[in-house]
Amino acid sequence: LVPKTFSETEAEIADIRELARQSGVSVATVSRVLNDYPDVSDDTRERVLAVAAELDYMPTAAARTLVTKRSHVVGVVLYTGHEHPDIQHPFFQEVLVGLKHSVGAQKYDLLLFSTEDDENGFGTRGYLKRSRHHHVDGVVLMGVDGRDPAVRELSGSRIPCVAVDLDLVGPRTGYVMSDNQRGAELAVEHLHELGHRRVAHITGLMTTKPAADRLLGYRAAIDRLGLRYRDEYIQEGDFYVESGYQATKALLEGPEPPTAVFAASDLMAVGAMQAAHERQLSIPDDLAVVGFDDIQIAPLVRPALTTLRQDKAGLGRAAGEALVRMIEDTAFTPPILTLPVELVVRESSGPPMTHDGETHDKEV
Amino acid sequence: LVPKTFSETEAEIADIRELARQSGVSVATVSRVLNDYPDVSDDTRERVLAVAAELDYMPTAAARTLVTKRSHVVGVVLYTGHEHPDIQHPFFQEVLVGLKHSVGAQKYDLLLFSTEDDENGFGTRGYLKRSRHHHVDGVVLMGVDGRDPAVRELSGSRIPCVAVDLDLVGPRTGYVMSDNQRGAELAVEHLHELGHRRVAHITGLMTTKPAADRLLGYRAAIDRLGLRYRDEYIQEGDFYVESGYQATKALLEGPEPPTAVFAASDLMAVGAMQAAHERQLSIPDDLAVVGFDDIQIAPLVRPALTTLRQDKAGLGRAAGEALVRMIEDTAFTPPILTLPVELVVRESSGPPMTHDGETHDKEV
DNA sequence: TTGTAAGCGTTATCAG
DNA sequence: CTGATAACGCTTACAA
Repeated sequence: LVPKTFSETEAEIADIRELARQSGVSVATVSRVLNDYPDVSDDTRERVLAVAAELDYMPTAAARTLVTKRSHVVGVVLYTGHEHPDIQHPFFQEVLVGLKHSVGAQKYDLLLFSTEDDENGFGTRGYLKRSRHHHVDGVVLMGVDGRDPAVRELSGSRIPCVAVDLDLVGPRTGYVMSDNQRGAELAVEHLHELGHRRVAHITGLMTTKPAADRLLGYRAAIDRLGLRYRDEYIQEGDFYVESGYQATKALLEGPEPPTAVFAASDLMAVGAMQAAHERQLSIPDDLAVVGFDDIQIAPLVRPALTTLRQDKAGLGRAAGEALVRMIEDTAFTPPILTLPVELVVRESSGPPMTHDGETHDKEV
Repeated sequence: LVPKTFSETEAEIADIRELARQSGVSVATVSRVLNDYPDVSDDTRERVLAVAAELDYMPTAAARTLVTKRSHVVGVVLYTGHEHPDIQHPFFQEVLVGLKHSVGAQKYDLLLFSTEDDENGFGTRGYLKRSRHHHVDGVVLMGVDGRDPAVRELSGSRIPCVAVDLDLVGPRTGYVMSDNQRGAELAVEHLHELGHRRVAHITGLMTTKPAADRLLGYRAAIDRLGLRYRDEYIQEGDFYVESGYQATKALLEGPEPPTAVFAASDLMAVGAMQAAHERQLSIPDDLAVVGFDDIQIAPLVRPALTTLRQDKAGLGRAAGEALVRMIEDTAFTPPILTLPVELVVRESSGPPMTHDGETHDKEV
């Protein structure tokens, strides 16, 4: 029971050896206790645990990782470059919360890779390299471009990956996504039910899967409902406000402007409202607007935005759960998950003004 | 030059020993090259670097951390509990971006401690313990309560810490914060200049320093401008929408309702606008509203919100830079930084309606 | 049920 | 300028 040197005025940080000494057992036994091995006598276990608590002992992750090859850390690749200078898309923030909660519950922490446009030193952005460097047990990818070679390198590796809103697959890579197509259909159906026949669509960034799926859903609904599909009712946006604004201006300048517009994001829907407002059009009377996402601001804008709610936290949670399963069970196949979306009707959608509400359209 | 066994079909992950072998030098020398030691011959250096590049070598962080006691990882404590069920305050998200960029530029990564209400296993929420576990070189704290014992334990330790929007100090702990008092003064001055004499204030959560400072600034400006301070013009909120809504309802019910309200957050300002709207009051004519933060939605609500812009990314950046300095220079004193705020005039503030605009007030 | 000892992949301290 | 070799704090056969 020789006390260790108390040279420092601050408390020494206890070591597993120190713990062993004070418990009167070997480090191996301490390790067994700490890792819940069954073959330890209750007596010993209790004693070690007591000393551990007293010393406020906590194992060093680095040492453990080094030998076990597991870090209990999940990497997060989340693009936060300068593409959209002031704005982060609010979507991912909420996903992150869900993710954090679900992996946290399983005792994993999140490592945010600081990955901007420009290389910050070693290599450009070697996601795989960095994942190995930190020995992360798995990775969640969000807001990145699936065509990026660095992304493909990672998704092609044996490190478990889950992408959010991105159709990435690989030997150990799956993804979670909202039911974007169905969501778009719901949007169009809703507008159709209200009496709209001239429904335009502002797409998201067309290099992304969600944008493509929403356009698909839009078309499918248009066809199924017997509405006429018109090329000039499609405007390409990029998910952000400004593009929605420009797209709507263009739509409104046409010879036969739409009475309703379905934007593939709430941000673009807000832009659409601004454009309408600028032309003295009232919403929803002159122009009905439906968004997608149901971000925080959706109920706060005036008029409150009708939109398709994505279960953002749910996406994060699903991603986290899937990832942990993949990590802990090598046999578990990378899943592809689709989460339902929900139409939330607020004030920005209503019937078209009567004079063009009814039947002068060519239904089937 | 005996090649290592290529037993696996997948590429082997090169080790520093492998690197040494293929370079024809010892691991020590390789280490020297990799860590930019000066005492290596250019010849050797080049050779090693070449092989390293070819093998796509990347050192294992865990091993390095174990021996150097430095992880090049910064911990982030960001409360994301269930207090405000669906919402994250948008403020911190933007701070996080700035933080990520600044520490990323210095080659640090961010470890998000998954810290909810409930304990997720080991101990409740031992921030210090977990910081040591992961060997983080420093910690940034946001959205936490400074009175939390776990927080105090961390800020009292020798681990470098920087708090954001929280007046935390300690041997190695400093903080960054906006000039909240000045911001509040600017808000009141702005309203006063517009002709308002009955200016109310909805405070933030009064257990926080920013809320206290904003109230201080409000009072200071009220006094300096010779306006009458009235207790009934002060309503306590909690930074979120609902509290702003309730506070404004209460204010509007008084015998002599204010013509302007300064809310300590944009979210509460939005709540204020809703309350006004509900009473058929038009903004800014019947009620001028000024917020604080300039979050993303501020320019998007109708009318667009006048507010005090905090340099959110700047706060994150400042926190990151200060932290890294503290990490790399033990002698560097924990700084207390105050960043300026800027009045952004939009549509929600204007002169009061003429009938009570002018002079029936007791100016000095 | 427990102890001994060999690593895990690096860096750091010595000699040479 | 370079090479052995001992840590770093922990887990894990292998023995006892």
